[in-house]
Amino acid sequence: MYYDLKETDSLAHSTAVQVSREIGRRIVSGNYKPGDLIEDEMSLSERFSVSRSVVRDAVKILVGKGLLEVRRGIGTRVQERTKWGLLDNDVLAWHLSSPPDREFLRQLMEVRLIIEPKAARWACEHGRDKQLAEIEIAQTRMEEEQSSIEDFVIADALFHRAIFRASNNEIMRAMEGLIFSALLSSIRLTNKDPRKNKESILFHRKVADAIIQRDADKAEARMESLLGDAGHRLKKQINTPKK
Amino acid sequence: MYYDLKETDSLAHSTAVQVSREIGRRIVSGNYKPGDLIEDEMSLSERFSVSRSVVRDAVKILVGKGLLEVRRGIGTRVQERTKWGLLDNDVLAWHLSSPPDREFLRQLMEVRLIIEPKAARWACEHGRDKQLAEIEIAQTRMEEEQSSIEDFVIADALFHRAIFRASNNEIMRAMEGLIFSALLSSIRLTNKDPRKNKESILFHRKVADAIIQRDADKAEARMESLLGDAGHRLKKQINTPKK
DNA sequence: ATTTTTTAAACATCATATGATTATAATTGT
DNA sequence: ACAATTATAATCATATGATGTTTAAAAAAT
Repeated sequence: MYYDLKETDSLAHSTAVQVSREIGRRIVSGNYKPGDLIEDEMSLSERFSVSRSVVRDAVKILVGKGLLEVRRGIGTRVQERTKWGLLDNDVLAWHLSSPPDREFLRQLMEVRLIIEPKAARWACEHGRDKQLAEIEIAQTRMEEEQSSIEDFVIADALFHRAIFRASNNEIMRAMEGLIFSALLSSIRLTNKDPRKNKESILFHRKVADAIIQRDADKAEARMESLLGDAGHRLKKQINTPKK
Repeated sequence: MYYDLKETDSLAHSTAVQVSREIGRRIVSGNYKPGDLIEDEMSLSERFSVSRSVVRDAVKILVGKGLLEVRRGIGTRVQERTKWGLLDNDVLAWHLSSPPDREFLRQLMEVRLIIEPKAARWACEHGRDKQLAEIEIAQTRMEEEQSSIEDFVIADALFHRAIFRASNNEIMRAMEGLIFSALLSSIRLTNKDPRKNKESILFHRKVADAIIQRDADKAEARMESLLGDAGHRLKKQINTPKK
């Protein structure tokens, strides 16, 4: 419930989108399980106090994201996880309002570890000056952010996002959502104040510097270190059951 | 119009999904441009000979994929490309019914080149025996396929998909659609009979063997060669304007 | 026990009406 | 003339009710 940034910002107001978010969260959080039939349109419209039209709009959104399958005469059922559009920004965001899933997070980090170093490289090779400046801005903001944990993590995410954007690869850009999901999940899971970790900020500084200097090799290597370090600390935290 | 595999297979019948595909294609193919207002619900419902409800369902699907933004009082406008869920399987598939975009394809290959070698590695490390068997099956099918170009390319795609699946990483799996899009686009662009390329089949054979033997290092390296080779030939083709 | 028929549940589509929001045009005040 | 205000038309949002189609399951017939 805490971290509720982005998501389909356009139209975050419309009731249909709200309902789709509500249902989407229940699906992602395992409240509705794959294969399950969810309630019929009438029940849903009563439960959310909206008309059937709204329910249908909401369901259509989720069908588009691969979370639901509707068959007339049968009902609406939750798709198998393999059908889900896991890279959809909303779907990723919904993961944040569910109990953090360690295995999912591990896989997320695994992918980040191969994606982001290349993003850093491409930022050096194809990034426009203005885009690199954005990276520096995000870095500074992260170094200076002391007010809240949340703001710090968001600054962190913006840093990584700036790199994705500077890579000037559309496919890469489409993965931006991964970062927010991974970072916020990781914070919630480890429950540690990331501002305390001066070492991490140093890692970021080094990456930023390399990119600004357009030293692709260095940037790639340093991003690997950064993520490797984060992943390592994360793993330690995770494998040590908190209580 | 040729290559029309997968897409939201569930419910490919419902009119709403058909209409969403039609509009989606127009957007992806640049027929409707980002920032443009598309026709209002009434006109669309007349154009497609369906009711407004169906149009609204269709539009909702596209809103969910980030292609459209609806604002009451204004209309429905096409989102900026950066908002698109480019990794959505439908969106990728719609690219296939548009004139191939060289730059998009280049970026796709760029990403494949960093993703797939790791997928091959993880297949070795985490793949279940049955999943590896699937890879071998796909490989055999590719070697034996001689009937049509299309079938051959599909066999090729299934080979790569089998590897993604064997990686047992959900995020990775969610990228399956990339393969189909990349392979089919590439064929349409170069307009060359891939069956003729015995060398390519050999590359695939080597990758498959390495994975079956669960030799992660070899698998990763060989997948790099495979994609590097493909990318290289593709580049040559592309940069040589046909006619 | 098997096949056929009927029925009820559920979604698909259509049609219509009303409310809310927005941009634009018309009006008014100065 | 210019600015501020107001009215209007366009467009989507939501609600409601009716009818059609599909499916699964119950009932009936053989």
